[in-house]
Formats: sequence, structure tokens, C-alpha cells
Amino acid sequence: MTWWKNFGKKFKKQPRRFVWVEKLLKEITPKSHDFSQWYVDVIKKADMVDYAPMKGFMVMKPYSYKIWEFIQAAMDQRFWATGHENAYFPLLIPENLLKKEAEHVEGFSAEVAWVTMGGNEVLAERLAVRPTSETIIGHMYSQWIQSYRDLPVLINQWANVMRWEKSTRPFLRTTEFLWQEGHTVHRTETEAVVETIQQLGTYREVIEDELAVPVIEGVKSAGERFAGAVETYTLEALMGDGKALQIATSHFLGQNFAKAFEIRYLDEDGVLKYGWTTSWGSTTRMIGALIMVHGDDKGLRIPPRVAPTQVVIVPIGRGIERDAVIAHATALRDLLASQCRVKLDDRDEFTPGYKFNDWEMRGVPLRIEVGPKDIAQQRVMLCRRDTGEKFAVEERTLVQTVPDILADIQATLFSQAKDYRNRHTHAIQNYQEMAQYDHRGFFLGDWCTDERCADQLKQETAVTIRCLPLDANLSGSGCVVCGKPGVRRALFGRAY
RNA sequence: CGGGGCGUAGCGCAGCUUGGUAGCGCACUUGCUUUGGGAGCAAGGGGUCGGGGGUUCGAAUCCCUCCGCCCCGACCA
Repeated sequence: MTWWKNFGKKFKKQPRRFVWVEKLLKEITPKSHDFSQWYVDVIKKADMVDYAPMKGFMVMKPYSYKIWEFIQAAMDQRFWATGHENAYFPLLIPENLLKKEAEHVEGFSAEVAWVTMGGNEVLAERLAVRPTSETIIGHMYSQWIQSYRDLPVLINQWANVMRWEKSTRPFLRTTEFLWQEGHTVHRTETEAVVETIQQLGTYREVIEDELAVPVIEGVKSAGERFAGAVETYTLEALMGDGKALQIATSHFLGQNFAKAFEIRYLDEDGVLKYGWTTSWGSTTRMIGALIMVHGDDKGLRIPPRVAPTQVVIVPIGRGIERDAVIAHATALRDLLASQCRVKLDDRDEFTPGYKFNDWEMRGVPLRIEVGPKDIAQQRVMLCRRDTGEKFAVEERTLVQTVPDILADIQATLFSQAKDYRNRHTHAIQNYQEMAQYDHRGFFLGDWCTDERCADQLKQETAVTIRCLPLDANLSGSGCVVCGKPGVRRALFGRAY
């Protein structure tokens, strides 16, 4: 927290070029020094969030909310293309409904917030602020579904939910958070399983293609499964500090909720049958992942596809030249506006150097600098946030080159993240090997599927089973904990 | 809920040990000069020192008490 003050002092009498280093260090704690502090510094300095006056709550400021809106758009587009529709269900759930599915209640009981008063009256039945909506949606579905002709029901909702968490961190875990939750009902088990996996694929597309965050697809072990689910599928990503983050989940609920809520339909054969349900969710945590995967010591690096501003133009000019430069830059902005989300920073109160650092901190993917020298040569300077490269480009080619560069930045961020992930993924034969990597990163190893081994591992090392990857095969070297024959290949890691 | 840290201007902090007119840097306002990697000078505005109680002639400072925030753990998206 304070080491950089002393670091800064060392440079007090140093050449001028060190001054900016000192100033930068004062604003953002280096990632390598304290990842948690770095994270908090970045989100605050980049104007993404502010802390609310209640513990565990945050304000998503426009800069982060815009990213959320891009994520929503990317999700909706895919949900709609696969036949889903959005709807909205109530925030509050009567206690009796929440209690209907035994495992489900048990799983959430410790973190439900309750409404007990309406105005000055004590309520006859207390109301839960939804921690998730399976129960109230199940209740509604039971009334909507009579016949196999009513199936499938494919509904998604964008909503806020609340879970009374013990410790919270912006985006990663807050008491209230935004998400989407899909809830579907199907005629057959197979159809529901297909739906569950299809939605996992949708998440993968959005998270990898839009957020440029590489993920591993897998199924959760019994101990990590969603309360009330038969099977939970998950996407796991590796953060910049070597910790794992569950980034989206898709649940096959079997007939557990259908039975609890009497979701039944009369089939073609005249028999009354229970439906098969699924639910799947992804949250604003995705923004946290984006920050932790791509960010660096200068601040955010936002993938172009979800960047609120993709290109920023910084005009450089003094005195009489200034008006001409601004006019030129304005024309440039208007020219590029059809190609990308471009912003002209014509603030007069800041120097170009300040603006460079400012926009880099905010993670804008591409910067265009235009000054008198450039105008004279009919070119501009471009600077990429992903690589830091700075180069001149002929002005007349910008309309073509800018979209290409943005696409390249998107791809580069993804491949950088994937390289990092791969470099920090280790195949192991026994769990002691994790120590040489300080228990950071992903570990792939065989597991006997006995929960006692998982518990022992967690006790000793804080490492947990993140998932059983869908595309991994047993190595045959035996359970990494007990050495007995492996049953499943597992992905291990310390989790957020 | 355990361990640690911290509450003084919008932000970051000093002052507290040893009580005596509330300060510094950044930010903000105005003016002039500046502008190719965090500009300079000058003049300004801004505070119930987290809340309550106590000790005292006098409390940011000492005592009691409550509250809040951050980090790390256990629990969870």
C-alpha cells in the first residue's frame, strides 16, 4: 500500500522522464505487487464503479454499465436466435415457494434477504428477495403448461438478485448483482440436456469472442453443484493472479423442480408427465473477469468489441495551430464514426501527455494522435493499447485500417490471455506438485471422484476442483490425492 | 463470523505520543502563459476531524462506547 511512496522518493531528484513513472505509480498499485489492490485501484481510477453507502453494494458507473449493455446485446442476439424470449418475474418470492425444493432452500438459506414489513404492517408471510428465480418461475410455469404442445418453454430474464454474502468485492461478489437467468422446460430429458449444453456454448461464444477471455468447459463435481441441480456445467477462466473464476453456469435440473412445483403436461400418449427443466446464468462478474484477465500496470485493456470507446483522437497543437488541429481532428472523428465508436478528446485543460495516460488507464484500445506535423504529411500516429506499438498511418487509409486494427487488437488480447492461461496450466500426477507453482494456475490431474479427496485437498492447499473438463481424458496415473485409479480428469485451482 | 488495517476538504495523507486559532499534496474556481508521454505562475473556494458520551478552562489529540469501510481467511456467481 505504501511501498511506492518510498519508491517515488528515490526518483525525486532523478531526470524528468522518471516523473511520470512516479505519478503513475501513485495512482495504480502494480499488479505484481498486490493484485487485489491493483484491481480496486483500476476500477476506481478508470471510473467503473463507486462504493455505495451500504456494505457489499456498488454503483456501476456509466463506463462499466456500457460494457454490460454490450454483453447484454451479444447474449440477447444469441438467445433470440435460438428461440428464447425475454420476460420479467417478481423481485420478491413468498417463503413457501422458496422452500418447495428441499436441496435448493438448503443451498441458499444462509444468504437470503427477507422482507418482513409492508409499510407499517408486519407481513403475514415474509418475502424473500430473490437469490435466483427457479422457484417463482417454476410456480408460474406450472400454471402455464398443460400439454406437450406448450413445450418447450424458453424464457430468459435480465434481473438483479441478492445474496447476503459475507465478504464482497466489486463485480466478483456483491450483495446485489445483475445477471441474466434462463429458465426452460422440455418434454424430454434429452432435449433438456441438449439445451443445457447449448447454452453453455452460447456463453463460451460471448465470453471468448466478445470479452476475449478464454474459458474451459466442464461439469461441476457433486460438491460444487448448484443447489437442486442434477448436473451443473460451467465455464472456468484463469485470472491474472493465477486464481480461477467461475464465469457462467448452465444447470440441468432434471425433474427436481418440475416435481416440487408440479410442472406437468399431458403427453401425446395421454399420460400426465413431469417436464424437464434447465436454468443458466451469467453475471456482471464477467466484467470483473475482463478486468483481471486483460488489465496491466497502466490500467484497463478493454477488448474492442465491448469497449465503450474504441478509438480516441488526441489533438496536439498550440496557440494558433490549435484551432486548425481541432478542426482537422473533428473531421477525422466524423469520418471514422461510421466505422467505430470514436471519441475526440478536445479538452483544453489537459496536455496530450495527460490524455495519453488517462485513456490508457481507461483501456481504450486504439489512440490516434494528430498534430501539425501529421497534418502536413497527411498522416496520423496510432498507438495500440494491447501492444503499446506506436506507428504512422496515411490518413486516407484510416477508414480501412482502423477496423482492421481493432479486430487485430481483439484477437491479440484473446491470444495473449490464452497464452497466459496455457503457460499457467500444469498437468500433474500428485497434488504436491502444485506447491512448486505456489498453488497458482490451473492444474489438470486424475481424480477418483471421492469427495473426501476433494475435501482433503481443500483443507491442505485451498485448491478446489473447478470442474471436470468436457474434453479431457484420464492420464492413468491415479488420483492426485489418494493415488487410487482415477475416474475423471479434473481441473484444479484456487478459486475466487 | 475470525485475523489485520483504516476513518481529518472530492481523493491521498500529516497533525494525535506530550490537549491550546485544522494543515499539506492532488483535484476544483478565476486569470495569464502553455500543449508530440501526467505543464507553470498567481489569486481563490471548500472541514459538524465517522457518531455519541466522558475528562478538561479548552479535545482531531486523552478515556468509554457505537458505527462504517478495505484487505486476508471460512461460506458463495
